[in-house]
Amino acid sequence: MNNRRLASIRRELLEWYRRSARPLPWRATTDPYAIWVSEIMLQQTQVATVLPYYIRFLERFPTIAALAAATEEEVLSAWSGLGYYRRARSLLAGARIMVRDHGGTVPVLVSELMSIPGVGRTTAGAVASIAFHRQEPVLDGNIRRVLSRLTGGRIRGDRTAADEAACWELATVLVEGDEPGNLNQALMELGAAICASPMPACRSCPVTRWCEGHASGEPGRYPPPAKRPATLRIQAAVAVIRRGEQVLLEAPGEMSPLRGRWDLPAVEHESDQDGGASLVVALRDRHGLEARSLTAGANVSHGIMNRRIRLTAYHGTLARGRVAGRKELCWVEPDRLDHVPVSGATFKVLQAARS
DNA sequence: AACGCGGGGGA
DNA sequence: TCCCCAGCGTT
Repeated sequence: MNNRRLASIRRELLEWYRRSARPLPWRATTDPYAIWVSEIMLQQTQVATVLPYYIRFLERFPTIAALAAATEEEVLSAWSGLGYYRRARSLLAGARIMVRDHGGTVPVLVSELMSIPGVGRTTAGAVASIAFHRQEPVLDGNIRRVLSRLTGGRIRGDRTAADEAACWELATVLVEGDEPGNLNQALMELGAAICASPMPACRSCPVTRWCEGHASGEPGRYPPPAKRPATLRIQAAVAVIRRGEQVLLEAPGEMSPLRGRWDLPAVEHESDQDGGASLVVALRDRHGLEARSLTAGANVSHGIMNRRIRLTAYHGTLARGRVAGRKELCWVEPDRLDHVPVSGATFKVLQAARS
């Protein structure tokens, strides 16, 4: 790509970004900590979803020191509902490393940033350019698509090693100039809002004049769709065991189809098996608990990655067995769920059971 | 209910 | 390079 074209693309992107950028809280801040948190939250997750979590998270953990001093339980419950929970654990571990090794600050260099858990090349480039105004490239799914279309498929965006190298190279050249942070944000925003997949809104795009994909008449052809594993269908039974206002939660082990920090006790079963009976056996084997008169209630469907879990709730009480003093079991009031990190599946079943 | 999406990390 | 992650939003 020649220099004149590159300069034009940079200029138009920056102008478009200034004109149309949404007033988002992480754009109004210069705090590298807040920018780091926002970039981790924005991994795999859209802006509208992140917004309330970001505000709440920074109120609860306003500084690196405050986050580093928190417990995993506190951080996970602040993350509850956002998904991909490894990110929350990485954030906590990262804050502690920053306190220990970086004087309680966010490191400036990409190489240092990449040694922080949960920060790869993409997030490191975003933090370095946005928080520290360094000329560092970013390559995420949005930018990959934009570059593939800009080059009319010369960059294929197919994620092969050679093509990824070409992507990074173009992203590196594009970010040259006085506003690397804004340029990277403009590229990401363009990919999310305009140069969308599969049908780009070329009429609203600031760089159609320099876009070979647009010139070809079929910008939607790039990049090729990623191949995904087939969806697995799983049938499971979940126990809603009550004691007064409280319900029983377990820390799910290998045998549970759910993988939250805390979840309703659950068991996967074949579709021709009785879910309630499977549940009784599982409660006995796992915890030595005897459930009484389980009756089937609401059905809930929950997707995790390529798995589709159909959950049937079974309501009952406990006939025998101790919960007090057991690390893997607890009683919780459903109204207090904002202090307990549970999976989306458990949250949905309890919502359904309420009505 | 099916489909589209996609960063980091470990094997 | 492949596979996994306490998934999510849109269609």
